[in-house]
Amino acid sequence: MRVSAKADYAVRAAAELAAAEEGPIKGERLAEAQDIPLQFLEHILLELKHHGIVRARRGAKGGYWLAKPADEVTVAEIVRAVEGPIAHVQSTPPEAIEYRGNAEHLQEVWIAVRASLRSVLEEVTLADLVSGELPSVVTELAATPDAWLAR
Amino acid sequence: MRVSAKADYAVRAAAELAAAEEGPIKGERLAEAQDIPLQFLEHILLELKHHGIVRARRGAKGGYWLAKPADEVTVAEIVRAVEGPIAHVQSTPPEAIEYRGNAEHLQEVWIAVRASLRSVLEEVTLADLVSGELPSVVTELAATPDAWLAR
DNA sequence: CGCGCTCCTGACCTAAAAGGTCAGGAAAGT
DNA sequence: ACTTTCCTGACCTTTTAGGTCAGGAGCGCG
Repeated sequence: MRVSAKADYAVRAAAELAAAEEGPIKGERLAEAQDIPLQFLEHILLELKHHGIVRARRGAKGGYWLAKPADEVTVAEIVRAVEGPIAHVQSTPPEAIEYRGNAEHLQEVWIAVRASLRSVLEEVTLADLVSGELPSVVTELAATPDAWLAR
Repeated sequence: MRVSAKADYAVRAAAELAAAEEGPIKGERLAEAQDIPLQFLEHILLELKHHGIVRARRGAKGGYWLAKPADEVTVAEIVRAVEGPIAHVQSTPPEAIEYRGNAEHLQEVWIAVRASLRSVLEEVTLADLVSGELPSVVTELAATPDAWLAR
């Protein structure tokens, strides 16, 4: 139940792309802006490209840009592109697991876990992220007093 | 963003303990009931014991039982016991990360992610799991049509 | 054309985690 | 004493995390 560095990096780089108005942005600039190891970042950007989230051009004046408008790219897409499916259990989707005995209803719990993750990640777009005007589901969750406390 | 086998096993074993009315339950019975490798399970149970979730006695008539009533043990506790803190980013808690530039608001998103996970995992108790009467937050999430679909 | 720039790709690396197994020791009961 | 069951640490294999390195391929410009 953790967020990998890769996913974090990917979203941050994508946010920089979303904020950029002028043409393609070099990997190097993204790496500097977000303090991400350049060569690692380029692998990540490549994955994003393969998933149709980002486009790129080489050569002088080359760089990366979003394949879609920033308000049509969700954080969920980016996380899936680099981490794979969200909230799998033992590497299989929760709806495909058969629970026995007294754990039968655990399936519904994992389904709910996934649904709740989706309800956040699929609502937040890069445009939201850059503008700081986050969807109400996020602001409401982040506004609860305990949300910022460790456990 | 995935649930480990260990966490899944831990919750399932705990559910069996929660359902048991009679005295201590042997590790072997738990392993059989939930189809979990015995020796692996005993390591897990030991961790649960160290976290004060389970108690145990050795010898004939020995076994494991819950340290607290089943309606006071949440799934969140069990997951934390075996997986560590929920929804850490790059192995650090989201409230401790400083985001720069256009990714500044990503922190609130990860905080919301954690809060939403907690809102499910901390509400579900072992008693709920065994009885099948899950909290409304779970049933409502699991009732949304897309919740059972892969993505 | 040639040359530099930047992305693209695969191979490689180290450390840690996931998911277990094995062997033996220590307590509890009978 | 002896069996039963938990307890513990060491060990194992495979995968993942988090990178680095070397070189190739396409793009733009003089």
